Amino acid sequence: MTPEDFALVEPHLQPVALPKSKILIEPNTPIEYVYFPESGVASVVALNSDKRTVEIGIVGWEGVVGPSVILGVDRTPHQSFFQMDGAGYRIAATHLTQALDASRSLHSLLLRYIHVLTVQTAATAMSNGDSVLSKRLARWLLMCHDRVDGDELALTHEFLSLMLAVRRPGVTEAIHLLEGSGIIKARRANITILDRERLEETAGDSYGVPEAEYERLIPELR
Amino acid sequence: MTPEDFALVEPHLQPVALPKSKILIEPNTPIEYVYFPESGVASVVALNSDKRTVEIGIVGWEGVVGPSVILGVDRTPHQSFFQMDGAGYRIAATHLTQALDASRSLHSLLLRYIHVLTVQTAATAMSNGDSVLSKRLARWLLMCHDRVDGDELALTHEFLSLMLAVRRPGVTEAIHLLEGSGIIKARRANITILDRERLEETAGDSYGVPEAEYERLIPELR
DNA sequence: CTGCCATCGTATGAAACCGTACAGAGAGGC
DNA sequence: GCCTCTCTGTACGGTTTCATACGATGGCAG
Repeated sequence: MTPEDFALVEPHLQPVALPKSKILIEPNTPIEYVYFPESGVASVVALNSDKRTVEIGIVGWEGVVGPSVILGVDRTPHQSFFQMDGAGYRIAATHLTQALDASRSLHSLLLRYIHVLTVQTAATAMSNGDSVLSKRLARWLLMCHDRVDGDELALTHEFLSLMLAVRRPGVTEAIHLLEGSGIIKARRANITILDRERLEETAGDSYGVPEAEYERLIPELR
Repeated sequence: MTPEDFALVEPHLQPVALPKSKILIEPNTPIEYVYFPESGVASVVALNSDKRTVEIGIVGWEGVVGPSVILGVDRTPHQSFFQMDGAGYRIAATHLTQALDASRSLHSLLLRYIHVLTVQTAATAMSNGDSVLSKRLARWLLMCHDRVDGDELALTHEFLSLMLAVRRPGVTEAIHLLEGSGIIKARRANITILDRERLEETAGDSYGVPEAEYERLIPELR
């Protein structure tokens, strides 16, 4: 991001704490603020009428929560919430819209990020079509690992089952599979990545395409 | 679309035939033309390294093939091809980009369509997570029905199995299920929708969310 | 009419996942 | 130390899909 573009938004940025399970975007409700996480991880989910959630995207320091605003849309059917403690900045949707109108380069940068998000969602669709759970789990752990410091992820099986839209014991089994190969170490409410390379092998090509698009298109978000 | 915006792109529109299985966008290749179908249906698919395809979007007269250009991105990892004969217009990516730079309202309209596409892809991800094939098939048939004239769809089981990323006999079984309830009539390489209402019931809430977003955000594309 | 090829129907055993239930193991409060 | 709550491990039968194979059928070409 150029210094000029940053100067455009900087006065409107408000630092915010982003604790676990804080809801950032409510579905079908006008979006007040757009969030730029500095740390932690957010999830974007679609909700069934049965209140069952399916994760469709994951966002960390590299991205933006509330991207619909960048597209000029005031609300979205999806929900966004924080799943791992962090902090960051927020900006009022109206201020961001003004900044986008003022700077073509800023708009362009954020639109390229939208493209990356689209590719990520498509990869999620592909991954969900593939029924092997351990593969989907591997992909999810990798995406999470990309967005945190260190190799430890504070996650329960219950939470993973919600994200992957499978039953909880299924997650337990899949974790044992990865743990049995020495790829991860599982402790109570905690998973440690031991061998990232083999985790990527396990995920196969369900992981990597969106990440490559990000590298190609986003020089440095800030 | 306002007459002024239409005047901006009109000189650059070229009519094109869009026969079945014509590839419109090659993956990871600079996009030369963006397509506006008038009839027929296009599919956007992601490709595995195994060459297996998973459909992530479907586009007809209501939309645009090659939306990445609208986001200022020159290529995409996805492939787009025509799956049912039709016709439409194309415009060189460079000309469209110029028109977008010239008209904020045109850009805004197309960005809102991008949002709808994103929601559609998310719905695909959700639908794929749900394992019941007949439900996924119902959703797919509905989306196709929305984009063609009449109630007949020229489709083979083989093709559907590629789109839904399942095996071909699975499609046969799912079709029999719907046919047994009198919802559709299946003939060789042809499916006729008999009872759209019950088809929507079968699809459940995997169908409808993107369609509602379209209604809400796109007054009339042309 | 006959042959051919795309398309569809069906079978079979294996694998993955589902919903549910319940017992065992950490971790913190008191 | 002990209680309680959350989290994890395991079990069960049932359902759905998987991969693969092969036979039947429809429709067009010659």
